[in-house]
Amino acid sequence: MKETACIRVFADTDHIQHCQTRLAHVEPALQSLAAVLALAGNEVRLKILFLLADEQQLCVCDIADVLQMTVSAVSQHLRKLKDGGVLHAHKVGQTVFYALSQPHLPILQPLLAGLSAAPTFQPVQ
Amino acid sequence: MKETACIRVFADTDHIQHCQTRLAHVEPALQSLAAVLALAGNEVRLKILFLLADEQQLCVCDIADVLQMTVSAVSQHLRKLKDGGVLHAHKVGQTVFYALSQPHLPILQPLLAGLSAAPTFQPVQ
DNA sequence: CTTTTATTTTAGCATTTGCTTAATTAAGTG
DNA sequence: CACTTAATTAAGCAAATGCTAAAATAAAAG
Repeated sequence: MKETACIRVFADTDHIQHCQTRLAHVEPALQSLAAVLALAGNEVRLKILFLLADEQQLCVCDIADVLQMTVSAVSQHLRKLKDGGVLHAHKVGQTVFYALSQPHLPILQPLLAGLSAAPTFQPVQ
Repeated sequence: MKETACIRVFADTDHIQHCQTRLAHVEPALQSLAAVLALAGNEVRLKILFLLADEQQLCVCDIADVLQMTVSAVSQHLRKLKDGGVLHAHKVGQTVFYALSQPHLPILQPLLAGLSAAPTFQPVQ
């Protein structure tokens, strides 16, 4: 359903197929990773993750105060993070505390740690 | 400009402010990281990054063939990745080869390497 | 039981995203 | 030069995103 193929002499079909099988092998893991990165690839959510890495747990209200955002807006971000398995919540009275969840910690921890490491300078490019 | 503050006895202003200064310190690095993760947090783009980690360099045409996508669609993804400093391009004749770029490699390399590591099973909760 | 507090959920809306299709730019080739 | 070929760009559009404002839950407290 695609006639995109170049007529180039190099770039044989073997090479293409090798790449495709290689991709197929990691497909599920890659999908999962993409989902986590998509969640973390939002400034507000990354801030939330960073804060939780620091503070162990925070309630919605606290996070809203820190980020100077609506409780509603924060709550919606927290929901996404929870649905993505990045956070988990536990309720104490009427207060809901959120904390980083195990599953994707091996991926997120290093990224968050890297932030505290080099706070002042950032050699981008 | 926000009256969200809870009346809770705990969760003092000091704590909130501590979090805010903590965030302020990493703000630039966090912004930069969020941008990279947003780029990588797309399945198609993550596949491209994974392929390039494997193959050193690929032309637009090859990638389009491997991913079974339009050259145009792929080109637009490549543009984003290049603009984000994740990839760089070099032209040979009329062919443009893309390759992973240095700046954000320390962030991406481990993520991509992790994919090849555990190909078959993925213990996501 | 009514009221307050913490949070979630819903609806609406402006932006952004990612694709398709078509046109455009470059670099060869005959 | 006209004619492919590789890639980019532009326009259009459906779907996803992230917010606001308002309504709905839920747990205390009076």
